[in-house]
Amino acid sequence: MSQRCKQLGSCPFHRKSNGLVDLICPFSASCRNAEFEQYVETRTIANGEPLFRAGDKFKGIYILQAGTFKQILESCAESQIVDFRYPGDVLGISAFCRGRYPYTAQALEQSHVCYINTPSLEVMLPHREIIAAISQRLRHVQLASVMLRQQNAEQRVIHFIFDVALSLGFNLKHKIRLRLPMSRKDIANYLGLVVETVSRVLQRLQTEGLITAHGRTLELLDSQQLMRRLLFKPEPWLFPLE
Amino acid sequence: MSQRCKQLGSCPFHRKSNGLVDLICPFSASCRNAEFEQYVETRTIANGEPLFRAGDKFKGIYILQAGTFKQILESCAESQIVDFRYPGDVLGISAFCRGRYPYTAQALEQSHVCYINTPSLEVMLPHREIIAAISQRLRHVQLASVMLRQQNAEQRVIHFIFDVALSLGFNLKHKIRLRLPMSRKDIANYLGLVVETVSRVLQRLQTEGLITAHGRTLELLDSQQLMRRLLFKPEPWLFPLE
DNA sequence: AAGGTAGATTGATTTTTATCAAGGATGAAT
DNA sequence: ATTCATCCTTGATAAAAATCAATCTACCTT
Repeated sequence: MSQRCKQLGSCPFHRKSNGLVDLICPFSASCRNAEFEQYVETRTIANGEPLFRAGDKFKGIYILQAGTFKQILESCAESQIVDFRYPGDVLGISAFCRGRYPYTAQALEQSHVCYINTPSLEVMLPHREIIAAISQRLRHVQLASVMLRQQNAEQRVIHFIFDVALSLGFNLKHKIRLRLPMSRKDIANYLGLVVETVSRVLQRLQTEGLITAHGRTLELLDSQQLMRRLLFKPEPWLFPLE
Repeated sequence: MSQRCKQLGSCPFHRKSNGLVDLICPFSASCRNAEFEQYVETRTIANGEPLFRAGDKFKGIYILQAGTFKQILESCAESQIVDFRYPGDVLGISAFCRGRYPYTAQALEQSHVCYINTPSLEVMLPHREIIAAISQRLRHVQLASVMLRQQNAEQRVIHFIFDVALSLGFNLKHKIRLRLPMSRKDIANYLGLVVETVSRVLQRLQTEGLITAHGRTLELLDSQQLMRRLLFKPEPWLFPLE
Protein backbone atom coordinates (compact mmCIF):
# COMPACT_ATOMS: atom_id res chain seq x y z
CA MET A 1 0.00 0.00 0.00
CA SER A 2 1.39 3.33 -1.01
CA GLN A 3 2.51 5.80 1.60
CA ARG A 4 1.65 8.94 -0.30
CA CYS A 5 -1.33 9.94 1.80
CA LYS A 6 0.48 9.29 5.01
CA GLN A 7 3.46 11.29 3.88
CA LEU A 8 1.27 14.14 2.80
CA GLY A 9 -0.43 14.05 6.17
CA SER A 10 -3.38 15.50 4.39
CA CYS A 11 -5.53 12.44 4.08
CA PRO A 12 -8.19 12.37 6.81
CA PHE A 13 -8.57 8.63 6.37
CA HIS A 14 -5.06 7.80 7.30
CA ARG A 15 -5.08 10.35 10.05
CA LYS A 16 -7.90 8.42 11.66
CA SER A 17 -5.87 5.28 11.10
CA ASN A 18 -8.88 3.06 11.12
CA GLY A 19 -7.20 0.53 8.91
CA LEU A 20 -10.20 0.12 6.72
CA VAL A 21 -9.03 2.96 4.56
CA ASP A 22 -5.84 1.24 3.63
CA LEU A 23 -8.09 -1.01 1.62
CA ILE A 24 -10.24 1.58 -0.02
CA CYS A 25 -8.83 5.02 0.62
CA PRO A 26 -10.99 7.26 -1.53
CA PHE A 27 -8.58 10.14 -1.23
CA SER A 28 -5.78 8.88 -3.38
CA ALA A 29 -5.75 5.96 -5.79
CA SER A 30 -2.09 5.52 -5.06
CA CYS A 31 -2.80 4.37 -1.56
CA ARG A 32 -5.61 2.02 -2.33
CA ASN A 33 -5.22 -1.72 -2.33
CA ALA A 34 -5.39 -2.55 -6.03
CA GLU A 35 -7.71 -5.45 -5.28
CA PHE A 36 -10.42 -3.02 -4.24
CA GLU A 37 -9.90 -0.38 -6.87
CA GLN A 38 -13.11 -1.36 -8.62
CA TYR A 39 -15.24 -0.71 -5.53
CA VAL A 40 -14.52 2.96 -5.13
CA GLU A 41 -17.51 4.99 -6.28
CA THR A 42 -17.86 8.59 -5.13
CA ARG A 43 -21.04 10.59 -4.61
CA THR A 44 -21.81 14.20 -3.80
CA ILE A 45 -24.53 15.02 -1.29
CA ALA A 46 -25.95 18.53 -1.13
CA ASN A 47 -26.40 20.48 2.10
CA GLY A 48 -29.43 19.20 3.99
CA GLU A 49 -29.87 16.09 1.83
CA PRO A 50 -29.99 12.60 3.35
CA LEU A 51 -27.39 9.97 2.56
CA PHE A 52 -29.82 7.32 3.78
CA ARG A 53 -32.95 7.37 5.89
CA ALA A 54 -33.90 5.52 9.07
CA GLY A 55 -35.61 2.29 8.09
CA ASP A 56 -34.13 2.16 4.57
CA LYS A 57 -32.88 -1.23 3.44
CA PHE A 58 -29.13 -1.69 3.93
CA LYS A 59 -27.44 -1.00 0.60
CA GLY A 60 -23.83 -0.75 1.70
CA ILE A 61 -21.58 1.55 3.67
CA TYR A 62 -20.13 4.98 2.98
CA ILE A 63 -16.79 6.53 3.78
CA LEU A 64 -17.00 10.24 4.32
CA GLN A 65 -14.44 11.95 2.12
CA ALA A 66 -15.27 15.61 2.78
CA GLY A 67 -18.03 17.42 4.68
CA THR A 68 -20.09 16.61 7.78
CA PHE A 69 -23.21 14.61 8.53
CA LYS A 70 -25.55 14.42 11.47
CA GLN A 71 -27.26 11.12 12.24
CA ILE A 72 -30.81 11.43 13.52
CA LEU A 73 -33.04 9.06 15.43
CA GLU A 74 -36.45 9.67 13.86
CA SER A 75 -38.71 7.45 15.93
CA CYS A 76 -39.14 10.05 18.64
CA ALA A 77 -41.67 12.76 19.29
CA GLU A 78 -38.89 15.18 18.39
CA SER A 79 -36.01 13.78 16.42
CA GLN A 80 -32.80 13.27 18.36
CA ILE A 81 -29.29 13.68 17.04
CA VAL A 82 -27.33 10.49 17.61
CA ASP A 83 -23.94 11.79 16.47
CA PHE A 84 -21.99 13.86 13.99
CA ARG A 85 -19.69 12.29 11.43
CA TYR A 86 -16.55 13.82 9.94
CA PRO A 87 -14.12 13.15 7.07
CA GLY A 88 -12.61 9.68 7.34
CA ASP A 89 -15.60 8.24 9.20
CA VAL A 90 -17.52 5.18 8.04
CA LEU A 91 -21.30 5.57 7.86
CA GLY A 92 -23.96 2.88 7.79
CA ILE A 93 -22.03 0.04 9.35
CA SER A 94 -24.48 -0.39 12.23
CA ALA A 95 -27.12 -1.38 9.68
CA PHE A 96 -25.09 -4.45 8.83
CA CYS A 97 -26.58 -6.77 11.41
CA ARG A 98 -30.27 -6.08 10.83
CA GLY A 99 -30.53 -5.03 7.21
CA ARG A 100 -31.90 -1.53 7.84
CA TYR A 101 -30.24 1.77 8.63
CA PRO A 102 -31.28 2.69 12.17
CA TYR A 103 -30.78 6.43 11.70
CA THR A 104 -31.07 9.09 9.02
CA ALA A 105 -27.76 10.58 7.90
CA GLN A 106 -28.19 14.19 6.78
CA ALA A 107 -25.48 16.39 5.26
CA LEU A 108 -24.67 19.58 7.18
CA GLU A 109 -22.87 21.01 4.15
CA GLN A 110 -22.07 19.83 0.65
CA SER A 111 -20.30 16.54 1.23
CA HIS A 112 -18.50 13.83 -0.69
CA VAL A 113 -18.74 10.18 0.17
CA CYS A 114 -17.28 6.99 -1.14
CA TYR A 115 -19.94 4.32 -1.60
CA ILE A 116 -19.28 0.62 -1.11
CA ASN A 117 -22.20 -1.54 -2.13
CA THR A 118 -23.07 -4.83 -0.48
CA PRO A 119 -21.36 -7.14 -2.97
CA SER A 120 -18.16 -5.11 -2.60
CA LEU A 121 -18.54 -5.10 1.14
CA GLU A 122 -18.86 -8.89 1.15
CA VAL A 123 -15.50 -9.12 -0.54
CA MET A 124 -13.88 -6.86 2.02
CA LEU A 125 -15.56 -8.37 5.04
CA PRO A 126 -12.92 -10.98 5.89
CA HIS A 127 -10.26 -8.29 6.20
CA ARG A 128 -9.39 -7.42 9.75
CA GLU A 129 -9.39 -3.73 8.88
CA ILE A 130 -13.18 -3.82 8.84
CA ILE A 131 -13.36 -5.23 12.34
CA ALA A 132 -10.72 -2.81 13.56
CA ALA A 133 -12.77 0.09 12.19
CA ILE A 134 -15.98 -1.03 13.89
CA SER A 135 -14.16 -1.84 17.09
CA GLN A 136 -12.67 1.64 17.10
CA ARG A 137 -16.04 3.20 16.49
CA LEU A 138 -17.58 1.17 19.29
CA ARG A 139 -14.96 2.41 21.68
CA HIS A 140 -15.46 6.01 20.65
CA VAL A 141 -19.24 5.81 21.02
CA GLN A 142 -18.98 4.14 24.42
CA LEU A 143 -16.64 6.78 25.74
CA ALA A 144 -18.81 9.60 24.40
CA SER A 145 -21.83 7.94 25.94
CA VAL A 146 -20.28 7.92 29.41
CA MET A 147 -19.11 11.51 29.09
CA LEU A 148 -22.42 12.83 27.87
CA ARG A 149 -24.57 11.25 30.52
CA GLN A 150 -22.35 11.67 33.54
CA GLN A 151 -21.01 15.18 33.05
CA ASN A 152 -22.72 18.52 33.63
CA ALA A 153 -23.55 21.10 30.99
CA GLU A 154 -20.14 22.79 30.94
CA GLN A 155 -18.26 19.50 30.77
CA ARG A 156 -20.48 18.25 27.97
CA VAL A 157 -19.83 21.36 25.90
CA ILE A 158 -16.07 21.17 26.47
CA HIS A 159 -16.03 17.49 25.62
CA PHE A 160 -17.99 18.26 22.48
CA ILE A 161 -15.57 20.96 21.41
CA PHE A 162 -12.62 18.61 21.84
CA ASP A 163 -14.46 15.89 19.97
CA VAL A 164 -15.13 18.14 16.99
CA ALA A 165 -11.59 19.47 16.94
CA LEU A 166 -10.02 16.02 17.11
CA SER A 167 -12.47 14.63 14.56
CA LEU A 168 -11.53 17.40 12.17
CA GLY A 169 -7.87 16.53 12.59
CA PHE A 170 -6.63 19.31 14.83
CA ASN A 171 -3.89 18.75 17.34
CA LEU A 172 -4.91 19.94 20.79
CA LYS A 173 -1.36 20.89 21.61
CA HIS A 174 -1.66 23.89 19.33
CA LYS A 175 -4.06 26.80 19.32
CA ILE A 176 -7.10 25.85 17.29
CA ARG A 177 -9.40 27.94 15.17
CA LEU A 178 -12.28 26.14 13.49
CA ARG A 179 -15.72 26.62 12.05
CA LEU A 180 -18.44 24.46 13.59
CA PRO A 181 -20.44 22.74 10.86
CA MET A 182 -23.59 22.54 13.02
CA SER A 183 -25.98 25.02 14.67
CA ARG A 184 -26.27 25.64 18.39
CA LYS A 185 -29.63 23.90 18.26
CA ASP A 186 -28.00 20.76 16.86
CA ILE A 187 -25.24 20.91 19.45
CA ALA A 188 -27.80 21.29 22.23
CA ASN A 189 -29.90 18.43 20.93
CA TYR A 190 -26.86 16.18 20.68
CA LEU A 191 -25.69 17.04 24.19
CA GLY A 192 -29.12 16.63 25.77
CA LEU A 193 -29.29 20.33 26.68
CA VAL A 194 -31.24 23.34 25.42
CA VAL A 195 -29.77 26.05 23.16
CA GLU A 196 -29.84 28.65 25.90
CA THR A 197 -27.66 26.50 28.12
CA VAL A 198 -25.12 25.85 25.36
CA SER A 199 -25.02 29.55 24.59
CA ARG A 200 -24.49 30.48 28.22
CA VAL A 201 -21.72 27.93 28.72
CA LEU A 202 -19.87 29.17 25.63
CA GLN A 203 -20.30 32.71 26.84
CA ARG A 204 -18.89 31.87 30.26
CA LEU A 205 -15.89 30.05 28.78
CA GLN A 206 -15.30 33.10 26.63
CA THR A 207 -15.48 35.45 29.60
CA GLU A 208 -12.94 33.29 31.38
CA GLY A 209 -10.62 33.60 28.40
CA LEU A 210 -10.54 29.91 27.54
CA ILE A 211 -12.14 30.25 24.11
CA THR A 212 -13.54 32.78 21.71
CA ALA A 213 -16.86 32.09 20.00
CA HIS A 214 -18.33 34.24 17.27
CA GLY A 215 -21.27 32.39 15.82
CA ARG A 216 -19.91 29.18 14.40
CA THR A 217 -16.30 30.29 14.53
CA LEU A 218 -14.50 28.88 17.52
CA GLU A 219 -11.02 29.38 18.94
CA LEU A 220 -9.52 27.24 21.68
CA LEU A 221 -7.16 29.49 23.61
CA ASP A 222 -6.25 27.17 26.48
CA SER A 223 -6.88 23.48 25.84
CA GLN A 224 -4.96 22.47 28.96
CA GLN A 225 -7.25 24.48 31.21
CA LEU A 226 -10.34 23.22 29.39
CA MET A 227 -9.14 19.64 29.70
CA ARG A 228 -8.79 19.99 33.44
CA ARG A 229 -12.48 20.77 33.79
CA LEU A 230 -13.46 17.39 32.39
CA LEU A 231 -14.45 14.46 34.51
CA PHE A 232 -11.64 12.23 33.41
CA LYS A 233 -7.90 11.98 33.09
CA PRO A 234 -7.41 11.09 29.45
CA GLU A 235 -5.26 7.98 29.14
CA PRO A 236 -3.44 7.92 25.82
CA TRP A 237 -4.79 4.47 24.94
CA LEU A 238 -8.30 5.66 25.72
CA PHE A 239 -8.62 9.09 24.27
CA PRO A 240 -5.80 10.10 21.93
CA LEU A 241 -5.32 13.83 21.98
CA GLU A 242 -3.83 14.39 18.58
CA MET B 1 -25.17 -26.26 13.22
CA SER B 2 -27.35 -28.15 15.62
CA GLN B 3 -30.67 -26.74 16.62
CA ARG B 4 -30.75 -28.11 20.13
CA CYS B 5 -30.17 -24.82 21.91
CA LYS B 6 -32.65 -23.00 19.77
CA GLN B 7 -35.24 -25.70 20.36
CA LEU B 8 -34.64 -25.64 24.06
CA GLY B 9 -35.04 -21.89 24.03
CA SER B 10 -32.83 -21.92 27.06
CA CYS B 11 -29.57 -20.84 25.50
CA PRO B 12 -28.94 -17.12 26.08
CA PHE B 13 -26.52 -17.04 23.18
CA HIS B 14 -28.99 -18.04 20.56
CA ARG B 15 -31.65 -15.90 22.12
CA LYS B 16 -29.44 -12.90 21.49
CA SER B 17 -28.96 -14.18 17.96
CA ASN B 18 -25.66 -12.45 17.57
CA GLY B 19 -24.44 -15.01 15.11
CA LEU B 20 -21.06 -15.26 16.71
CA VAL B 21 -22.35 -17.92 19.04
CA ASP B 22 -23.22 -20.26 16.24
CA LEU B 23 -19.49 -20.61 15.89
CA ILE B 24 -18.58 -21.04 19.50
CA CYS B 25 -21.69 -21.51 21.62
CA PRO B 26 -20.28 -22.36 25.02
CA PHE B 27 -23.64 -23.56 26.24
CA SER B 28 -23.93 -26.76 24.31
CA ALA B 29 -21.27 -28.64 22.40
CA SER B 30 -23.96 -29.93 20.10
CA CYS B 31 -24.53 -26.49 18.69
CA ARG B 32 -20.94 -25.48 18.21
CA ASN B 33 -19.26 -25.40 14.87
CA ALA B 34 -16.92 -28.39 15.07
CA GLU B 35 -14.13 -26.32 13.54
CA PHE B 36 -13.99 -24.15 16.65
CA GLU B 37 -14.47 -26.85 19.25
CA GLN B 38 -10.86 -26.55 20.34
CA TYR B 39 -11.15 -22.88 21.20
CA VAL B 40 -13.76 -23.15 23.89
CA GLU B 41 -12.20 -22.69 27.30
CA THR B 42 -14.39 -21.79 30.25
CA ARG B 43 -13.47 -19.83 33.34
CA THR B 44 -15.22 -19.00 36.58
CA ILE B 45 -14.99 -15.49 38.02
CA ALA B 46 -15.92 -14.87 41.65
CA ASN B 47 -18.21 -12.06 42.77
CA GLY B 48 -16.34 -8.76 42.70
CA GLU B 49 -13.35 -10.11 40.78
CA PRO B 50 -12.15 -8.51 37.54
CA LEU B 51 -12.20 -10.36 34.23
CA PHE B 52 -9.72 -7.82 32.89
CA ARG B 53 -8.58 -4.38 33.97
CA ALA B 54 -8.49 -1.06 32.14
CA GLY B 55 -5.12 -0.74 30.45
CA ASP B 56 -4.37 -4.48 30.41
CA LYS B 57 -2.92 -5.85 27.21
CA PHE B 58 -5.51 -7.38 24.91
CA LYS B 59 -5.45 -11.13 25.42
CA GLY B 60 -8.62 -12.14 23.64
CA ILE B 61 -12.37 -11.87 24.06
CA TYR B 62 -14.84 -13.48 26.43
CA ILE B 63 -18.38 -14.70 25.94
CA LEU B 64 -20.44 -14.40 29.07
CA GLN B 65 -22.05 -17.74 29.80
CA ALA B 66 -23.73 -17.03 33.13
CA GLY B 67 -23.68 -14.11 35.55
CA THR B 68 -23.33 -10.34 35.16
CA PHE B 69 -20.48 -7.88 34.80
CA LYS B 70 -20.16 -4.15 35.10
CA GLN B 71 -17.62 -2.34 32.96
CA ILE B 72 -15.93 0.61 34.64
CA LEU B 73 -14.05 3.58 33.29
CA GLU B 74 -11.25 4.01 35.80
CA SER B 75 -9.51 7.13 34.55
CA CYS B 76 -11.90 9.45 36.35
CA ALA B 77 -11.87 11.13 39.74
CA GLU B 78 -14.67 8.71 40.63
CA SER B 79 -14.96 5.64 38.49
CA GLN B 80 -17.86 5.61 36.06
CA ILE B 81 -19.89 2.57 35.01
CA VAL B 82 -19.86 2.26 31.24
CA ASP B 83 -22.34 -0.58 30.96
CA PHE B 84 -23.58 -3.88 32.34
CA ARG B 85 -23.11 -7.14 30.47
CA TYR B 86 -25.37 -10.17 30.61
CA PRO B 87 -25.31 -13.83 29.52
CA GLY B 88 -24.69 -14.15 25.80
CA ASP B 89 -22.75 -10.87 25.59
CA VAL B 90 -19.24 -10.60 24.19
CA LEU B 91 -16.70 -8.77 26.39
CA GLY B 92 -13.42 -7.22 25.42
CA ILE B 93 -14.00 -6.70 21.72
CA SER B 94 -13.50 -2.94 21.89
CA ALA B 95 -9.88 -3.62 22.90
CA PHE B 96 -9.28 -5.18 19.52
CA CYS B 97 -8.27 -2.01 17.71
CA ARG B 98 -5.78 -0.63 20.21
CA GLY B 99 -4.39 -3.61 22.02
CA ARG B 100 -5.58 -2.60 25.50
CA TYR B 101 -8.87 -3.08 27.30
CA PRO B 102 -10.33 0.40 27.80
CA TYR B 103 -12.43 -0.57 30.83
CA THR B 104 -12.31 -2.87 33.81
CA ALA B 105 -14.86 -5.69 33.73
CA GLN B 106 -15.91 -6.68 37.24
CA ALA B 107 -18.24 -9.58 38.14
CA LEU B 108 -21.42 -8.63 40.02
CA GLU B 109 -21.95 -12.25 41.05
CA GLN B 110 -20.17 -15.52 40.47
CA SER B 111 -19.96 -15.74 36.69
CA HIS B 112 -18.86 -18.11 33.98
CA VAL B 113 -17.18 -16.98 30.80
CA CYS B 114 -15.88 -18.62 27.68
CA TYR B 115 -12.40 -17.39 26.83
CA ILE B 116 -11.17 -17.04 23.25
CA ASN B 117 -7.48 -16.19 23.07
CA THR B 118 -5.95 -14.08 20.32
CA PRO B 119 -4.73 -16.94 18.11
CA SER B 120 -8.21 -18.48 18.21
CA LEU B 121 -9.76 -15.11 17.55
CA GLU B 122 -7.55 -14.65 14.50
CA VAL B 123 -8.97 -17.87 13.07
CA MET B 124 -12.51 -16.72 13.63
CA LEU B 125 -12.03 -13.17 12.45
CA PRO B 126 -12.91 -13.67 8.80
CA HIS B 127 -16.34 -15.02 9.73
CA ARG B 128 -19.11 -12.51 9.24
CA GLU B 129 -20.64 -13.54 12.55
CA ILE B 130 -17.92 -11.56 14.32
CA ILE B 131 -18.74 -8.39 12.43
CA ALA B 132 -22.46 -8.92 12.92
CA ALA B 133 -21.90 -9.22 16.66
CA ILE B 134 -19.89 -6.01 16.89
CA SER B 135 -22.26 -4.19 14.59
CA GLN B 136 -25.16 -5.24 16.79
CA ARG B 137 -23.32 -4.11 19.89
CA LEU B 138 -22.53 -0.75 18.29
CA ARG B 139 -26.19 -0.20 17.51
CA HIS B 140 -27.22 -1.10 21.03
CA VAL B 141 -24.68 1.23 22.60
CA GLN B 142 -25.61 4.11 20.30
CA LEU B 143 -29.29 3.78 21.09
CA ALA B 144 -28.62 3.56 24.82
CA SER B 145 -26.39 6.59 24.54
CA VAL B 146 -29.13 8.72 23.00
CA MET B 147 -31.70 7.54 25.52
CA LEU B 148 -29.50 8.15 28.51
CA ARG B 149 -28.45 11.66 27.64
CA GLN B 150 -31.70 13.00 26.22
CA GLN B 151 -34.24 11.58 28.64
CA ASN B 152 -35.13 12.73 32.14
CA ALA B 153 -34.59 10.74 35.33
CA GLU B 154 -37.83 8.77 35.14
CA GLN B 155 -37.33 7.87 31.49
CA ARG B 156 -33.76 6.79 32.15
CA VAL B 157 -34.84 4.47 34.93
CA ILE B 158 -37.64 2.96 32.82
CA HIS B 159 -35.29 2.50 29.89
CA PHE B 160 -32.81 0.83 32.19
CA ILE B 161 -35.41 -1.57 33.57
CA PHE B 162 -36.42 -2.59 30.05
CA ASP B 163 -32.80 -2.98 29.06
CA VAL B 164 -32.07 -5.31 31.98
CA ALA B 165 -35.23 -7.33 31.41
CA LEU B 166 -34.57 -7.75 27.69
CA SER B 167 -30.89 -8.50 28.26
CA LEU B 168 -31.83 -11.25 30.71
CA GLY B 169 -34.13 -12.77 28.11
CA PHE B 170 -37.54 -11.74 29.36
CA ASN B 171 -40.39 -11.03 26.98
CA LEU B 172 -42.00 -7.69 27.70
CA LYS B 173 -45.37 -8.98 26.60
CA HIS B 174 -45.62 -10.97 29.79
CA LYS B 175 -45.48 -9.93 33.43
CA ILE B 176 -41.87 -9.93 34.54
CA ARG B 177 -40.34 -10.69 37.90
CA LEU B 178 -36.57 -10.41 38.15
CA ARG B 179 -33.71 -9.83 40.53
CA LEU B 180 -31.44 -6.91 39.68
CA PRO B 181 -27.80 -8.00 39.81
CA MET B 182 -26.58 -4.48 40.69
CA SER B 183 -27.00 -2.03 43.56
CA ARG B 184 -28.95 1.22 43.41
CA LYS B 185 -25.62 3.03 43.57
CA ASP B 186 -24.43 1.23 40.44
CA ILE B 187 -27.70 1.93 38.65
CA ALA B 188 -27.47 5.61 39.55
CA ASN B 189 -23.86 5.84 38.44
CA TYR B 190 -24.66 4.18 35.12
CA LEU B 191 -27.66 6.46 34.51
CA GLY B 192 -25.81 9.64 35.44
CA LEU B 193 -28.08 10.24 38.45
CA VAL B 194 -27.69 10.00 42.23
CA VAL B 195 -29.04 7.11 44.31
CA GLU B 196 -31.71 9.25 45.93
CA THR B 197 -33.19 10.13 42.55
CA VAL B 198 -33.26 6.50 41.40
CA SER B 199 -34.90 5.51 44.66
CA ARG B 200 -37.54 8.21 44.36
CA VAL B 201 -38.37 7.34 40.75
CA LEU B 202 -38.79 3.66 41.60
CA GLN B 203 -40.96 4.63 44.54
CA ARG B 204 -43.18 6.81 42.37
CA LEU B 205 -43.56 4.11 39.72
CA GLN B 206 -44.53 1.74 42.50
CA THR B 207 -47.11 4.16 43.91
CA GLU B 208 -48.60 4.46 40.45
CA GLY B 209 -48.94 0.69 40.28
CA LEU B 210 -46.61 0.21 37.31
CA ILE B 211 -44.00 -1.85 39.15
CA THR B 212 -43.18 -3.33 42.50
CA ALA B 213 -39.69 -2.94 43.91
CA HIS B 214 -38.45 -4.63 47.07
CA GLY B 215 -34.72 -4.16 47.27
CA ARG B 216 -33.28 -5.82 44.19
CA THR B 217 -36.46 -7.72 43.35
CA LEU B 218 -38.43 -6.02 40.64
CA GLU B 219 -41.80 -6.74 39.05
CA LEU B 220 -43.05 -5.06 35.90
CA LEU B 221 -46.82 -4.86 36.20
CA ASP B 222 -47.63 -2.75 33.15
CA SER B 223 -44.94 -2.66 30.48
CA GLN B 224 -47.27 -0.97 27.98
CA GLN B 225 -47.83 1.97 30.28
CA LEU B 226 -44.14 2.20 31.12
CA MET B 227 -43.23 2.10 27.43
CA ARG B 228 -45.50 5.06 26.71
CA ARG B 229 -43.50 7.23 29.07
CA LEU B 230 -40.35 6.84 27.02
CA LEU B 231 -39.16 9.38 24.53
CA PHE B 232 -39.39 7.15 21.53
CA LYS B 233 -41.73 4.92 19.59
CA PRO B 234 -39.81 1.66 19.42
CA GLU B 235 -39.50 0.51 15.82
CA PRO B 236 -39.10 -3.25 15.64
CA TRP B 237 -35.91 -3.00 13.57
CA LEU B 238 -34.50 -0.58 16.09
CA PHE B 239 -35.40 -1.94 19.48
CA PRO B 240 -36.73 -5.50 19.50
CA LEU B 241 -39.06 -6.02 22.43
CA GLU B 242 -38.72 -9.74 22.97
C1' DA C 1 -30.61 -14.59 67.70
C1' DA C 2 -27.98 -10.16 68.22
C1' DG C 3 -25.28 -6.73 66.42
C1' DG C 4 -23.08 -4.28 62.87
C1' DT C 5 -22.59 -2.43 58.30
C1' DA C 6 -23.57 -1.19 53.86
C1' DG C 7 -27.53 -0.30 51.17
C1' DA C 8 -31.90 1.97 50.55
C1' DT C 9 -35.48 5.28 51.55
C1' DT C 10 -37.45 9.76 52.83
C1' DG C 11 -37.59 14.73 53.77
C1' DA C 12 -35.74 19.62 53.53
C1' DT C 13 -32.91 22.68 50.99
C1' DT C 14 -29.74 24.23 47.34
C1' DT C 15 -27.99 24.07 42.80
C1' DT C 16 -28.45 23.28 38.09
C1' DT C 17 -30.88 23.37 34.02
C1' DA C 18 -35.25 24.20 31.46
C1' DT C 19 -38.73 27.27 30.25
C1' DC C 20 -40.61 31.58 28.97
C1' DA C 21 -39.89 36.02 26.97
C1' DA C 22 -37.54 39.62 24.57
C1' DG C 23 -33.89 41.55 21.75
C1' DG C 24 -29.95 41.38 18.71
C1' DA C 25 -27.04 39.43 15.12
C1' DT C 26 -26.42 36.99 10.86
C1' DG C 27 -27.02 35.49 6.36
C1' DA C 28 -29.66 34.50 2.13
C1' DA C 29 -32.71 36.38 -1.36
C1' DT C 30 -34.39 40.12 -3.55
C1' DA D 1 -28.33 47.82 0.26
C1' DT D 2 -32.79 46.07 2.37
C1' DT D 3 -35.79 42.74 4.10
C1' DC D 4 -37.02 38.65 6.18
C1' DA D 5 -36.31 34.69 8.61
C1' DT D 6 -33.56 32.08 11.31
C1' DC D 7 -30.18 31.72 14.62
C1' DC D 8 -28.07 33.29 18.70
C1' DT D 9 -27.85 35.70 23.08
C1' DT D 10 -29.51 37.45 27.49
C1' DG D 11 -32.51 37.91 31.50
C1' DA D 12 -36.25 36.39 34.77
C1' DT D 13 -38.68 32.59 36.56
C1' DA D 14 -39.99 27.64 37.09
C1' DA D 15 -38.92 22.87 37.30
C1' DA D 16 -35.83 19.09 37.89
C1' DA D 17 -32.27 16.91 40.09
C1' DA D 18 -28.39 17.18 43.47
C1' DT D 19 -27.03 17.75 48.02
C1' DC D 20 -27.38 17.36 52.88
C1' DA D 21 -29.22 14.97 56.73
C1' DA D 22 -31.72 11.51 59.10
C1' DT D 23 -33.68 7.12 59.48
C1' DC D 24 -34.81 2.58 58.08
C1' DT D 25 -33.85 -2.11 56.21
C1' DA D 26 -31.65 -6.24 54.70
C1' DC D 27 -28.04 -9.03 54.93
C1' DC D 28 -23.76 -10.79 56.86
C1' DT D 29 -20.95 -12.12 60.76
C1' DT D 30 -20.49 -13.75 65.04
